[in-house]
Amino acid sequence: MYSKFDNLAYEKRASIINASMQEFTDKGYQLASTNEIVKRAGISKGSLFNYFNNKKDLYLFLIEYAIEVSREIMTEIDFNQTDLLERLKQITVIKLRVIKKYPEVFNFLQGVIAEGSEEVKRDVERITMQFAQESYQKLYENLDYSKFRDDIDIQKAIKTIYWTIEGIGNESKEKIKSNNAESFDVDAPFKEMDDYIELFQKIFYK
Amino acid sequence: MYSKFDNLAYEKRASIINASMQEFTDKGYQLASTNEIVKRAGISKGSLFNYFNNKKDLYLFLIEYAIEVSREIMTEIDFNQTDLLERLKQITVIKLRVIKKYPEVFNFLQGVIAEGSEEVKRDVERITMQFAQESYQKLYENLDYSKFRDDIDIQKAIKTIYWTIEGIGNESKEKIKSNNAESFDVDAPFKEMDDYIELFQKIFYK
Amino acid sequence: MYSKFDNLAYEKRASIINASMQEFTDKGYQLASTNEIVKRAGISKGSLFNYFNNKKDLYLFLIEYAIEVSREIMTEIDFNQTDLLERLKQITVIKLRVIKKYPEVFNFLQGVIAEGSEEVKRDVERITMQFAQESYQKLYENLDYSKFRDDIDIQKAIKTIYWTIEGIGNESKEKIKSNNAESFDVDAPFKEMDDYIELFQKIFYK
Amino acid sequence: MYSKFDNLAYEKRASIINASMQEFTDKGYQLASTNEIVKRAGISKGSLFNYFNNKKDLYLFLIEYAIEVSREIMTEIDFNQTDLLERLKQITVIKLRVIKKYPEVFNFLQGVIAEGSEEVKRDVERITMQFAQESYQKLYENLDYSKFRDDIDIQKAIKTIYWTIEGIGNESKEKIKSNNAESFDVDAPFKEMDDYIELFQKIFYK
DNA sequence: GATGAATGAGAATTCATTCAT
DNA sequence: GATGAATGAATTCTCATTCAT
Repeated sequence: MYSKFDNLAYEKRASIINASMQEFTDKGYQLASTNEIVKRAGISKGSLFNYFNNKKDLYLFLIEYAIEVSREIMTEIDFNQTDLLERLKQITVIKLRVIKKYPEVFNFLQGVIAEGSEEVKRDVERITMQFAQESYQKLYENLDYSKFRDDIDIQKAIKTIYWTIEGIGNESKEKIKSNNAESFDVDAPFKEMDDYIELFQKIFYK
Repeated sequence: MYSKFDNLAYEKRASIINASMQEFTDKGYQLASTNEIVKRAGISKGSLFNYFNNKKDLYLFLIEYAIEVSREIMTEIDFNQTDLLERLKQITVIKLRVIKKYPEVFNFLQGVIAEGSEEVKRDVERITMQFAQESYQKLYENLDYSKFRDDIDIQKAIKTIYWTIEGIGNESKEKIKSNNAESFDVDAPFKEMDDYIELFQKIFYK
Repeated sequence: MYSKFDNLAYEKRASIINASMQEFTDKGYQLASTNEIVKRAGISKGSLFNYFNNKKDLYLFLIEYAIEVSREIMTEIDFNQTDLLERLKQITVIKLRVIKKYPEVFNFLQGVIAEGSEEVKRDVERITMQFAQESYQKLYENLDYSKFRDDIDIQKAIKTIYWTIEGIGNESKEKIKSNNAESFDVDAPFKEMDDYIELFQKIFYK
Repeated sequence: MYSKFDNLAYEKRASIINASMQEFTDKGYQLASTNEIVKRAGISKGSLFNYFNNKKDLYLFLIEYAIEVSREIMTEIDFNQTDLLERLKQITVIKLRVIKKYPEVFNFLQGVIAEGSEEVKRDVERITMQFAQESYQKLYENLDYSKFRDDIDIQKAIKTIYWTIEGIGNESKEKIKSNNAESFDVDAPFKEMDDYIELFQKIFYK
């Protein structure tokens, strides 16, 4: 698929990936300029279009690359942990570790999800859908639901938990954006997560 | 601010607002074409730039206009209802009524929130932030929290409720998008809301 | 169709038509540069694409324009002249008069016929076909074939005449190209035509 | 001239010639892609530009090669046949035999004649002109014109014959193009040629 | 006030040719 | 000798904004 690009030296590849992700993250698909990308990556215009047939191909490649990186999270989950809340706690820790390691990848992916451009929408959906389903499935695999109260709808409880975790994540991002990012305590979300998980144990479990 | 535009005849103003909102909703800020807008609105290019200095001004005006319409929701809330969950139920009903009355305004606002264009991001935030805070404040004004269990953090409970309601809303939108919009039962989210509120009463209230 | 262009001042229109025809004649469809055209015509890049949606549209417009000019020839034929050879003589005179008046149009049309670019081939055929058929029909309308010898195939005789006239035309053009065009005696082809027509009378007529 | 290329193994040379001719025939000079040529020929980009300095050189080489092949026709003409019409008949037969043997060469040559690209026009003319003159000369060498009627201009008669034969050829090509090429009767033009030659005997000979 | 033709910088993409390996 | 990645000028086309009428 992207064989010409894959054969490049590691450093060059990294430079192009970084430059492209940065530009797409900053401006979104449509506004991102291939001119700017080649300038940032320090390569010629012709080269970029040698590696990738066109702007869209480059964008889709980056998504696939970002998903590959994200898969790291999945591989580290301990599936012997059958308690949903404990597993979520665990995942959050892993996730944050990976985000710290590859922050630009996650900023990029966040931008991809928000991307509204008709030109790439369908392909983005096609590519991300599979990963989303696969992740979702793994997330709830081999869980023991017997701890939940008998008088509640467990599916609704799980969704409530899921949306709350999402909410914490988004709130953290907002805080990072509005304050200057440097002064942000990276461990604060974990402390908060713990508090919420304690709450959930109290209200959802027997 | 927009005095030239405000002095226009009502019909012309409406035509321009409709045409612009439609175009911005359809294509997003960057891709929206002023050519298309003037064509849809039946005015000349020069006129548009007489009323609004530039594309960005027009966009920001529309946001302010949409917020003005949205304020209607606030005015109808019954602040004598001090039960949080009952109030949320009530608000959801009002909200849906307004959405049905001005669907294009809400489609536009939804697009605004998703808008990623660096060129307008800051200004959009500035304008929407105020309304968001103001709404948030009113939402939780004059509430009686004594019904909540004493052994939980009420702030966290409220946030959980808030994020869950958001989650239901987003899920509905996703369903509308993936299925064909016509076959969607507009009252289904309300039924679901009721179920969740019942759940919340069971787990958060004494 | 080309309403924006049609509304332009005569001089501007002429300037654009000339510049475009020259460029297309010089380089052919593919190699003709819209950059060069706007430079020659003294207009901005944007303007050209305001008048014509794209390069192809401009090219097709020029063909239609050239055909319109060529139609002048048809209107002047005297259809009371029922002798084929006399009529051909007459047409050649008219044709040369028009060519002298609009030489660039005929150079352009000649290039169009030779044009091989896949991108426009079909459309060029569609547009020129109709005119070609229409011209051919008129050419042989209301003729008296009784003068032809009875022992020959009249259709083959006519084709021979037709191809010979074409041959004279092409030979003249070649001569103009190889010699410097100025020293070319514009009336020479007519003298030659007369000689050939005399020959044809001798060999094909009773 | 093309010594580097001439020293290559026969098979490689043939492969490059075939690939190049095909590409030039398909797309014309300008649009023909050296990338496509090296891909079709199974050689590297660098090699192509080692053998030929540039695209133009390659094109001109192919023309010279094609002319070399075409010369075969000349060698087979029977110059004892002094009757012009009989000789023309004979040449047509030889020509068709060679075309059937090397169809790609003739397709290529046909494309060369139609080629309008300014960049190669002059050189193409220079190269083909010589062969054209040489062929023309041979064609009319050692002929007996005594069979022609005394009351006509023999030169004009010959030109008429020449242009008519050209016309038949072009008409056949048109027919092949418009109908599907497969259903075309390859011997039909010969039948027609015979009819025309019979006509010419009747009208031009004593 | 209203008009809409004109602008031109900037977009994505192509491709013959070079040259270090 | 052979390779194929790298180059960058040139291509067509877009569109918010201006300004003379």
